[in-house]
Amino acid sequence: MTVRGVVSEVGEPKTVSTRYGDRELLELSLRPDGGRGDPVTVTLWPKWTELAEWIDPGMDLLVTDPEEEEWNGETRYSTSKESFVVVEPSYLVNVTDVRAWVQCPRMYYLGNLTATPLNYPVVKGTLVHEVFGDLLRGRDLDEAIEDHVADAGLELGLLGRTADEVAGDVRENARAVENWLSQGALGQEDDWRSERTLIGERFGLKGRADAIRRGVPVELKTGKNLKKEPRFQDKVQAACYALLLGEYGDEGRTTGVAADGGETTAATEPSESESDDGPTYPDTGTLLYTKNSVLDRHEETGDLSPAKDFTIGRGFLQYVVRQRNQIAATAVRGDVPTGYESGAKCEYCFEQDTCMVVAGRLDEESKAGQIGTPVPEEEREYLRETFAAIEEERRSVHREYAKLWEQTAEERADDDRALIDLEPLGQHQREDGRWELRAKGTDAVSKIREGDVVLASDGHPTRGVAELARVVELGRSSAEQRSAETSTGERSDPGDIVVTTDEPVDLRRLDVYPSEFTVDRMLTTVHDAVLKGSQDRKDVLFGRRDPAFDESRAAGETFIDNNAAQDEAVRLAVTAEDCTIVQGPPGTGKTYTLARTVRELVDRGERVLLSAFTNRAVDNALEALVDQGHDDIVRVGTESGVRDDMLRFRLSKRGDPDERVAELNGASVVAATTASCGSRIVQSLDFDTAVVDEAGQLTEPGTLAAVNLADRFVLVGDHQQLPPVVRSENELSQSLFQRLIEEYPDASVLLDRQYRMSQRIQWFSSQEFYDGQLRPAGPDVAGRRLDDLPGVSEDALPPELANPVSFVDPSGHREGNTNPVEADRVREVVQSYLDAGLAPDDVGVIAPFRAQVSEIQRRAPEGVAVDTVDRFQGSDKEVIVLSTVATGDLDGPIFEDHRRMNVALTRAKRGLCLVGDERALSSEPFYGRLLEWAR
DNA sequence: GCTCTGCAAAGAGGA
Repeated sequence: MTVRGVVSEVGEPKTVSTRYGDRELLELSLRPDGGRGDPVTVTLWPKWTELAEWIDPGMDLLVTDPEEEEWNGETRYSTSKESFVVVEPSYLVNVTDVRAWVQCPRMYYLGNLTATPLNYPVVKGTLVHEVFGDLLRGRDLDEAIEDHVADAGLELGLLGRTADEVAGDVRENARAVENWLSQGALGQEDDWRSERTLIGERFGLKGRADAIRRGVPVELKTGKNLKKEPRFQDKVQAACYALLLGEYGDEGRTTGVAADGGETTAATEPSESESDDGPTYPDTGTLLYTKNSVLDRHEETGDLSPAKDFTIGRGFLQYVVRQRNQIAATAVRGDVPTGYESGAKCEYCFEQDTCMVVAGRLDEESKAGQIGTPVPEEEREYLRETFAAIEEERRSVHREYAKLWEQTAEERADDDRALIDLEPLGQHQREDGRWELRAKGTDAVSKIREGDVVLASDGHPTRGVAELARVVELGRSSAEQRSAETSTGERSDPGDIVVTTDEPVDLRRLDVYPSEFTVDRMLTTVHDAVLKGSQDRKDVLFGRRDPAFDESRAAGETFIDNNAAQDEAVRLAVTAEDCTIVQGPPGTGKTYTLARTVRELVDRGERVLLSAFTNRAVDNALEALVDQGHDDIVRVGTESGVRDDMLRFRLSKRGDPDERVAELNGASVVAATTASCGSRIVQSLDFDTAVVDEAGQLTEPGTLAAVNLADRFVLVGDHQQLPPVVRSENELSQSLFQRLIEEYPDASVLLDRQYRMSQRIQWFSSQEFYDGQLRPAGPDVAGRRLDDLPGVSEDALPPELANPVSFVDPSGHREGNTNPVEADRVREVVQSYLDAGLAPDDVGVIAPFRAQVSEIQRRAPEGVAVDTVDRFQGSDKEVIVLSTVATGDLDGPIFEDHRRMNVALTRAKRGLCLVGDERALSSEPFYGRLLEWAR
């Protein structure tokens, strides 16, 4: 039994006499049903009364196991001995953040603000954890060590370590664990499982437990601890996992893996721990200190085991929840911790210097004190606003987590966030100890792609047996399948779905796993830009000085013949002291110009970082660079992210440390997505110039991730095309590209000659988005016709498609985000083009909604590309058919941003057909003008 | 009410 509601009133703590003596209490009013219900009174008893200083009206509060009493006909609640009070349960606090917070709240704050730099103890710690997991999965120790050390080759090289030295270090730590494991296995039957991802709805916690042994959380620490007790913060961490395991209610349901890697069975008995008394929590936790070797006996006990068990009582769990509450309340309020919240002693703290410097630069109150002078107020203001926007974005990610338990499987499948009702085809353990799970492929659409990290479960991602998994194969998409059917004439099955996990699961469902990765990186990037950025750079970013140019560096030189704007773009980039902004509308040779710029900079001896938001954009830019004869390139990225033909440049992180470092440092061009620019490896590099493509699609923090690493930068993009993708509506939705192009027109250039669209097609876009400045590069482009294509006859087209730009109204009806009648008509239109001689590959269909895309895909002839606007950006077709779906009116946010329409219309070279409802399109001036132009 | 790409995450330590 729980009470949950929005806090409407917080009373003053007061002391009352009870039969147990004087006790403090705090009265609150909660409005159930998300604030819509009638207020109920809840009395908090010690120690929950401390919440008085943490909570505000408007916050969401949950009280478990309350006592209920009637009071003048009104039901009142109060906390019982068993109760937990949870502030903002939907705010998912990381377990490691709770660990940091109990050491010192500012340590938690600084940890989120500053990225962990590359250092040996951390890399070694990670290696020992990986080897530990392998041991539990039955892998040979030496083999595991060799494998993981090799995997860390690049990082170890950057740290100046040799593989042998590190392997020795890791072996020393891992042996202690191995010995201890073998002792346990001799005595009794052990029930182990390795790393487990836990997401808790009730306590608003998430984290990854190193291991679970007979239901007890086990944490591995690669340090030494000769005291009798585990370190306090380590106990807190283990207790968090105990809370989560209790909530999952499956202490007895760990999958049994024998330590020798033998026969494995997934125990599936239903859990019985969720009894009338509510969940039960593990009452013990285990800490493994791997540096406690046989020689180091405990000072107090003489014990020589690396393992320390400790008791987890109800009171300790409640303490841990209170700490979690403080974090959630601080985050929701947007407060900056001072360090006074706890009794931490600054003089012993490793972070003391950082803490004081940050406090000094940002003029924050800090228990440790401040060093240095504050940065200008406008910069602090910028940080405050950006932090708030990023935290808002974080809340949106948390809402995605909440959907894991709020939505039914069917709802999630409809939302494209899950593949459900999969048919398991088996599981087998790979040589490295991890598991490969297989299920029958499905036609269902989802956001899940190969290479993604997902939750694999036997039915429910948080209530059933679930594992964090990586998608290896997703079977064939329905389109590919259909083409296989037509060519062989018989029905073929979609390929299997294959994922890898740490432990086996009956693979019945896959869920999108929301990640705070991007928001975490944004936070550290913005912080770096303000606190570590040079004065020169910040003067430009904060509008205190115009960007400077040294024209003598390119005097009398021509870089690109017969295109003055492109030539000017290269000239600006080459002569820039600070930055250059290049706006490249559709088809204007933006990528060519970018590659020419990179080549010129490299020829002048510069080291260049080439970046963009998407892997596709990075690889496109690289392709253009290779086409111009430059291939001294290193591509940083995941194997599944990098396009096949660019894999030859991909930097492997595995191998000999010195060789890997030499490869990274040797190349004049390093290419990576902006997300990868935030990685420890790329962060350890520096560049003369950063060139960022598709910069109009990047948030300011995203752009800064690349820009921070170089002395100068060039942003290439178009703010009249798609804006950044963010979940929340705030400062993050405007790109740095747009801000700078508006602020510094003299540092900018517009590529105004386009090589793609016929005059007729480009007209609307040019008028609406580029003040009429966008023009065809020459008469050949302007006069492009379908007739010019071999085998194509315009005369063969039906009259309504006879013009290069046409409009067709199929009189359909919007049903949700689809319009089946319109989809039928789109198919007919496409068929007409094919009948007129166009190759399927030359025709593209664009729709605003993914639902309509799949509706059309089902009908479209083989080989015709059908996709959303967003996914069509950057490519083109001879003919584009655009399905607008809406009927009656243009209700919906997707129609509000006209830039999306700009992208859709400008994919076409010679033919464009608008398929939609006349009435809907006439309902809004912009679309009205579009309609007039099209018919 | 939409569009959607990136990312393993958690990893050490002292008086």
